[in-house]
Amino acid sequence: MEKLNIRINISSSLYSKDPESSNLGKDIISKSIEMINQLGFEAFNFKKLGDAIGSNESSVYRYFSNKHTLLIYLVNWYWSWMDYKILWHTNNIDDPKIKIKTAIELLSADVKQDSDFSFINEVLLNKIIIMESSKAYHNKDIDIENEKGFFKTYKQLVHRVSGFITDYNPKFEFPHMLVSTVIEGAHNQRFFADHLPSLTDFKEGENNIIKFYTNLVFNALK
Amino acid sequence: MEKLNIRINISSSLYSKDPESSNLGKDIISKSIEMINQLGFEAFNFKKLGDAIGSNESSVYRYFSNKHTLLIYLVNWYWSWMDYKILWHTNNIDDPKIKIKTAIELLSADVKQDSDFSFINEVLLNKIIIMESSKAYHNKDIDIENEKGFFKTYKQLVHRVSGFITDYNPKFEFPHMLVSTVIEGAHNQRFFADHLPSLTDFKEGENNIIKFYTNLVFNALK
DNA sequence: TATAAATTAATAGTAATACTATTATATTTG
DNA sequence: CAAATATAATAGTATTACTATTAATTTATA
Repeated sequence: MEKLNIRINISSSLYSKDPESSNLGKDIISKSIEMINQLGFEAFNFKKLGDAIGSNESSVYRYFSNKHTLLIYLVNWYWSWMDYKILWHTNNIDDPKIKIKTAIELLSADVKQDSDFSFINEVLLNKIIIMESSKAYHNKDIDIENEKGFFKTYKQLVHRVSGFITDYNPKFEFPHMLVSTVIEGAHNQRFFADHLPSLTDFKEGENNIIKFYTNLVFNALK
Repeated sequence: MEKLNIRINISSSLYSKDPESSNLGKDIISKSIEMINQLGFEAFNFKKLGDAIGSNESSVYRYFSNKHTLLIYLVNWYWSWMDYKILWHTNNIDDPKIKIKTAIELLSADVKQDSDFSFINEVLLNKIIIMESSKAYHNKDIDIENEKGFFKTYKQLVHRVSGFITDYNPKFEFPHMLVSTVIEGAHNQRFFADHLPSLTDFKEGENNIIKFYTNLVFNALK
């Protein structure tokens, strides 16, 4: 994409103080992406983050009330960004087949750095989504947090792509299942490829994951 | 299934002292299944478990070195049990199409109590698998734990069903991806149906999840 | 049945974590 | 320049995830 003067809008319910409103806030976001990647979400905490950005624990707490809400923020940023990418690449295209193909590719490809959004490293953020995002919703508070809109951008993305599916084949009964299966599945396959390779058929250099999910979707929609 | 004199074999690397070797050990397993369900994995701990079984923390630690390894034990029990169920229901059947259909049904159906294994509540254990099992492998130690055989039974099950797929269509390139997509996907859909229903097309009373994955698989294999 | 061996219970203690509260010091803004 | 706001520094607390020690109980065996 070319350089654009835009930014991903994040609902104010997802932070205590907007991290985009100060340099400290931006440091919190970009350093936390690095550290969650390096340490894993469990070993990551606000004390270590404060130290790493030359600030301290209590300052971080003024932006996010705990590390779980910071993860929710990152996850929402990611899905908003992905939704925007899908929109951008399918805009003005009429053929729903091409739209679906494009969406699957964007959702299951290896993520490359996107220069549009300077203080976020999308490559590392994608790794966090693959490794840690299930922790954002696999917890006892999911229903309360869902009501607060914590999963809104993810649902929005699934609806967007489900719409492409319905445009292509209005009779298909399970568009949401198909889309959420592809999104979660593609992430799982990348995770398995790295850590439990016998659960996948991934081969380095080949775009097997994209190929598999593209075939899966179009065979299902026949 | 009829009453059988069998038990699920669990590798001794998955515990410090075999919980099946004593009443305390069996209490630990059955009560932990209840409590993880009730409290969620994060709020569950060995102090609460000890209290609940009329014993104490340090006794539990003699069976499992921490709550993570207890979860690994439960997950392995579940997948061994599921593998056994699939074998049982496909044994002596030659038609690979029926074998695949049976496996998908067992993997994506709502779990019912199985009287064969008395001190384990499979219904609750299935809920734990859906809600908590991703935490068993989404952590920084996965590669070390994989080497120790922590995910062996899951891989064995995926291989078993992949074998059915290859029997049915030897030319299909991605049997493991297909099987792991179905297993993880079916669990996700049940989770979404309960908590994020707009991500699925599940309707109470209809077997949509089974229907969706059965169609998905056979369309992919055509 | 006595004794040893093993298991379990009870108690106490520790380092780390996930915060909260308070006050001091910068920085920004009107 | 003063007031408002943001940040840093320090200290403190409740909980967690363990470990260590000793006492009590159960089980195995000579």
